[in-house]
Order: sequence, then C-alpha cells, then structure tokens
Amino acid sequence: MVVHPSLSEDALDRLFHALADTTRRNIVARLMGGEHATVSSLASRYEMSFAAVQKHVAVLEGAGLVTKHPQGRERIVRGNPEQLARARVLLAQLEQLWSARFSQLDAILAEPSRRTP
Amino acid sequence: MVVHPSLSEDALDRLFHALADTTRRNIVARLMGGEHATVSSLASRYEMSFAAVQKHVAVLEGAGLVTKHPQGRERIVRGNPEQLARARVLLAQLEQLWSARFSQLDAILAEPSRRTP
DNA sequence: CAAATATACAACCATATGGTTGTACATCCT
DNA sequence: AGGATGTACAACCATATGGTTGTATATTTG
Repeated sequence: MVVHPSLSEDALDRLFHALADTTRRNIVARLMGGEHATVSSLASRYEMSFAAVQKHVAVLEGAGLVTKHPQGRERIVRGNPEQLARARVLLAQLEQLWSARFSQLDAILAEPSRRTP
Repeated sequence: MVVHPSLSEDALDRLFHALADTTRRNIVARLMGGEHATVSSLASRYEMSFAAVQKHVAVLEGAGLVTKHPQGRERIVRGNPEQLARARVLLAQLEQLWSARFSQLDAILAEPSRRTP
C-alpha cells in the first residue's frame, strides 16, 4: 500500500495559504484541467506582470501543489493532485470530528429499548 | 432538496485564508470535536493574549467556519461544518478536473477494438 | 453598590504579502 | 554572432497580517 505522509503544520499553513488566492486557485484549475503550461503561457492569461504570476507559481510550488520541469529555456508547470487530496482529507477529518460528536448518542438512541438497571 | 449556495471568490479567499493558520485550524478542531467554548475558554488554551485569540475567532467567523452566540456576558462559539464541507467540495472539484483529463482517453482505450473507417 | 469577569475595540509594531519595475542570464532562432 | 524569448531575482512600495497593550462597556456576583 502507498504511504500517505501527513503534512507538518507548517506545510498545511503553506498549502491552505496557497489556495487562499483567486489567481492561484485559477492557475491550479488550469493545470489540473490539463492545460499545457509554461510560466509565460500562464502569465499571458492574467492582467498582471509576468513577475507577479511567477511569484504565484512559486507559492504554489512551495505548497507542493505544483511542480516545475525545465525544458530548454522554458519551465513546464504541472499540477500535483495528491497535495490537493491531502488538503481535502484534512477537511474531511475535521468534518468527521463533528459527526463523531453525535455517534455515541446516536448509538444509545438506536439501541433497542432496554430498561435502565 | 437543500440548496448549497456556492461561495464567491472572495468568500473562498477568506475561507482558505482562515484555514491557513495552525492556531485557527486547532480552534476549528476543538469546536468540531464538541468542546464547549467561549472566547475566554478558547483563549486559555493558547500561549497568546486574549485579544489575539479573539482576532483568530473573528477571522474564522468572517470565513463562516464559526458562529458566535451571545449568552449573558459570554459568547458561545460553535463550529459550522457546512462551510468546511464547501471548502472540501471545491478541492474535490479541482481533483475531478485532473481525473477528467484521462477519462476520454480511457474511454477510447476501453472501447472494443474497431477498425478506423 | 462595588468588584470581578467576558468581551470588544483601538492603537501600535514587525513582518509578510501581492504587486510593480529593472537587471541579469540562458536558450533559441536567423 | 546577435537579437528575441523565457526565466530568475532583487529592490521597492502599499497594504494586510498576527501579535501586543491599553481602554471602554456589559454582565455577573459578593
């Protein structure tokens, strides 16, 4: 089985911070959707400087949401769905805490009626 | 059926930003886990000032992850799992984009062999 | 009523963030 | 070789963030 190393608090900070920006979420969506992307081709899609987009990509890379692969003078940027999944799993675990609040009470209520001893 | 209003980009920014801090994720975990919480009781758990925790709670509230309910001089803080679910759904959608990249190719490969006309 | 408690909020500070422009360097193309 | 293209990176700026302390206002309690 494949081991899913859990992320440090610091890595989680970077991961959610990377997702907390419209432009960066948009870039992630493009990449996950399979758009062939160099830093330049990404930059051409947004109303901001090349350097600004470059910084956004660096933030995504630091969060592990994206990888860069040199190819000649270009850098191909690819999405990393596993990191996205780790963030999703953490949220699911937090939700699980919520539902766990009631599971014991549910069990008691679901129990076939039995007089208290 | 219950309608799930989708969030604005701005709301998503606030939502992920709220999650991008260890202390705030910890607060969310406590609340989802059912810990009875006033702002003070939360503040007592962390090595920072009351005002600092108060600000963290305000950020969580602004992101919709938490609600405050006045009760005498106290404010009861409760977790809102629906907002957590909205963030999770967005991540799942991004992951879905990734898997959709291959579905068409998969379909072609899975098709019973048929000579090109 | 007076003291203690819970919260709110303003002012302040250091650092981070998101943007800009400019410069340097590597690679591709004619 | 030399110009054009793609990337990296530094310096700078305005604003946001995460923390502090201090003050004000409600509410509970003795």
